[in-house]
Amino acid sequence: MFQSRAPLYMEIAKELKKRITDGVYAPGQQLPSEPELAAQFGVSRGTLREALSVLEKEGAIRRRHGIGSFVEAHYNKVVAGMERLDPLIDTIRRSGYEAKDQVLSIRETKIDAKGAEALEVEVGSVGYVIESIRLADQEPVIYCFDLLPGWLVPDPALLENRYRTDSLSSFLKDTCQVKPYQFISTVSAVLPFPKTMRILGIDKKSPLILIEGTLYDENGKPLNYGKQLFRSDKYQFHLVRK
Amino acid sequence: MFQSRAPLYMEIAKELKKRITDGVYAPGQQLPSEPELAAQFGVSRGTLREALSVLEKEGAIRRRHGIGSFVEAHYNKVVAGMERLDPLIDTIRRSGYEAKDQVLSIRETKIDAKGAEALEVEVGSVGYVIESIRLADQEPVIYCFDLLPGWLVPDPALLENRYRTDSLSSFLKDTCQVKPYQFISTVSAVLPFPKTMRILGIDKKSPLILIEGTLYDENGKPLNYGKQLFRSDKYQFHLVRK
DNA sequence: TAGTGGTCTAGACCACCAT
DNA sequence: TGGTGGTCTAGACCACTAG
Repeated sequence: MFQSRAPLYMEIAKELKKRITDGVYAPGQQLPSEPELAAQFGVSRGTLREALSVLEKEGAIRRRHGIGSFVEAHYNKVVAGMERLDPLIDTIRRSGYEAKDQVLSIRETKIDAKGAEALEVEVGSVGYVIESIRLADQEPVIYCFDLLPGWLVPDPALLENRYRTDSLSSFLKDTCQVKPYQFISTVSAVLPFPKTMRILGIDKKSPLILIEGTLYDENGKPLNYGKQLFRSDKYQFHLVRK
Repeated sequence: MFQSRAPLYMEIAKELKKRITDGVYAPGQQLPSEPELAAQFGVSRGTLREALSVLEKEGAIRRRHGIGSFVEAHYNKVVAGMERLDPLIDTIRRSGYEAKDQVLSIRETKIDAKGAEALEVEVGSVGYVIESIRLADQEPVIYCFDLLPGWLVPDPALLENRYRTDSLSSFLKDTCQVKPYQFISTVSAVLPFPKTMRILGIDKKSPLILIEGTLYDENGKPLNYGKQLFRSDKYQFHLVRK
């Protein structure tokens, strides 16, 4: 009957975040002191500090030694943090667009040298290629190329059946029983190939952001080699450098 | 006579990092348990955990509940993290190039609407523009445009005298007595203007990464509106998405 | 079940900053 | 000086994972 309770400090962080978004603590305003807040929530100062650390990490507050903790002046300015491994479709939605996935093709392939190095498998071994696009308000904004190693997919038929309805993320988690952990990638600017021009509906003078890299699980095992091309005129990345 | 000692947990983090880079703890290997390490360093488990948090935040280790802490398999793969607000010249050096700054021009200006909004000053008020490039092995790879609000610069003469030898970062800290804290920006891909083509020595078909945004101090006050154009063929950004 | 990391406490003292 | 956040302790119990 009882829900397994989240850690105390997370509950407190949640409540504090609520107060910030509700305007109880306004941008730039100083929060009550740590002992004060700890008393309010009836926890030790250590626990309260863990909650504040969560908010600080998320950029909601700024702590200043000897002075106090303050609500960040620019909290919420960033909608799609570049460093977050969120499903792309969610980042589009957060930007206020109607978002849709569309799978272009799913096919078996022999993995080439580049893919083999990234996925740490034999050249020529079996892999699966998924090409897809993401639409924002009916308009294509992202082109995705994903290469999965053969060992990861229990049954190729599942690709057709499941992938068209699920996201790659949930496909990996639910069907392949692996946990995506981090995507190590490089970022560059490129001009579109004719195929990409056609797919994204752009001309040859529209540069794209290319994010190319490998997705690893918690143990450092490669799960996916992916390329993502973003229309720079339609999809804005936000980045906070500290 | 005594050096002001760094916090204990930082010293411990430093030592543990050394062990990792020295190969005492190899990539993928499990670290000793927390109680074990705490005993080794003669500190409480809480303090030892703070040290591990530092390593985890830096991507050096990964902690796994109920199992142990492990050295990240891909630590050190990333040389120039996109989310870091380091002097650009340092990131070039870390990539193994000979790096150099070169100031193209410093001039007074009347701040236009876009700059005024970013810097939160009056349109038409006094500002200073600095144009510069960064060279990697003699070759220009980054073009920088920086706009400083007039109130920030105590004496315009200092700009000429100091800026040509210092970095923007140290100029702001030492001469302007402010502390840069975060750079909130957008990332996009663009084709070069004729002027940029000339400066960076590229043709009109070479797309560039544009990072454009505002630098804020700890209190959320705008210090600088900047544009940075990166040659995508010469300068690779690395990005870890989690 | 044994061992790991995760959470939490109650208290102490230090370092920083405004006044 | 007084109040703030930063560091540190010694101990307790919980939650997760392997064998």
